[in-house]
Amino acid sequence: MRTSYAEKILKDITGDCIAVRLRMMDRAVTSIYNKELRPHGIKTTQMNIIVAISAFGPMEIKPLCRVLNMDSSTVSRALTRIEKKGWLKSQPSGQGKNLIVSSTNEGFTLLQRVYPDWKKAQKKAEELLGKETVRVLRGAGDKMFLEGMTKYSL
Amino acid sequence: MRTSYAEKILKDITGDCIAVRLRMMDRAVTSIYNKELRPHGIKTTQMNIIVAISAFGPMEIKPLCRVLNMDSSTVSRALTRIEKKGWLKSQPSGQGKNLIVSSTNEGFTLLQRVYPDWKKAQKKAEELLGKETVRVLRGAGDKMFLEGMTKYSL
DNA sequence: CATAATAAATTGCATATACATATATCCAAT
DNA sequence: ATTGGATATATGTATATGCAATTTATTATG
Repeated sequence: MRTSYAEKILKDITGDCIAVRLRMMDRAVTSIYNKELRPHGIKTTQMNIIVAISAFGPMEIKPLCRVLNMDSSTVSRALTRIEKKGWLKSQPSGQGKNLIVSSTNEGFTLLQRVYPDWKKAQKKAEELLGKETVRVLRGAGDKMFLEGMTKYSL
Repeated sequence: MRTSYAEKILKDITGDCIAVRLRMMDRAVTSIYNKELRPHGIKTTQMNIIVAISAFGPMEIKPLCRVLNMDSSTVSRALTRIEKKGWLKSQPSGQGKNLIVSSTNEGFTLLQRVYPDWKKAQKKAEELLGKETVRVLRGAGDKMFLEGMTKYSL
């Protein structure tokens, strides 16, 4: 059943597919960070959310989703867990169903505790990927962040 | 409280973190592929597994995990779903608990049906990321992929 | 031969992810 | 004022993910 057309397809996909490479890389890198963060009882996704809120100041969920390119349902559930730990808090904004999510002292102290281990993870990730890859990745990530991903996300 | 040290940490992480950028990118790209693959009732991860098995031929789960850089429990569960759909099959290898996973005709025909839509996704992903990023990503991904293969010397 | 060490695959658990749908709230048109 | 959008958030369902512990089968060792 393996025609030469099937062979061509397989060669094309294995040789070119961006998705599989990006996912492999993401699994490898996320794993590095999660291992370093583990003693602090937090993982990459939650840390990213806390950092975003802490850096940009109190904001609603929708903009947060846009910044991180995450689905609102994913963020909603993550926030439930993060708030239960006391690292963030949210309150009605007065506008419709909207919430304002903001950082807490516990959140700030967590970041300070985590910081050295985050640094270690950064170093390991850079070693794994190589300087060139990291540079390009950073550029593309920043571009994505700046442009907002509205046309592709959702 | 937000000391200048906390400010420095936030600036450092938001400005440099590789994990958050890679994850953002992965969510965006995976989303592109999943949207195109949706009519075929399959998603990126499962497709990657089927392609790997089809391209390299029958293999055990452990090497498959190494090649794709996935945890064996993740693969185990994915295989259950894929086999239920008839796209792959597995049988005892005769060596301990080991299984040999191999492709099926249904799997091959699926890949042929999916191929044009995978192409579309590729194109969209390239447009999103830009040629330079794709090139570097591909290089880094291939390196990681090769390491996974050589470690198990298939 | 029995048992311990080993190794692969699976299962339990928790989080991450996103689509579809439901809910809640405001605002505009009637 | 009531109804009908419009929007933000939450919930239902299913897959993806990985660590820890368990099962299963082989092999080594006493």
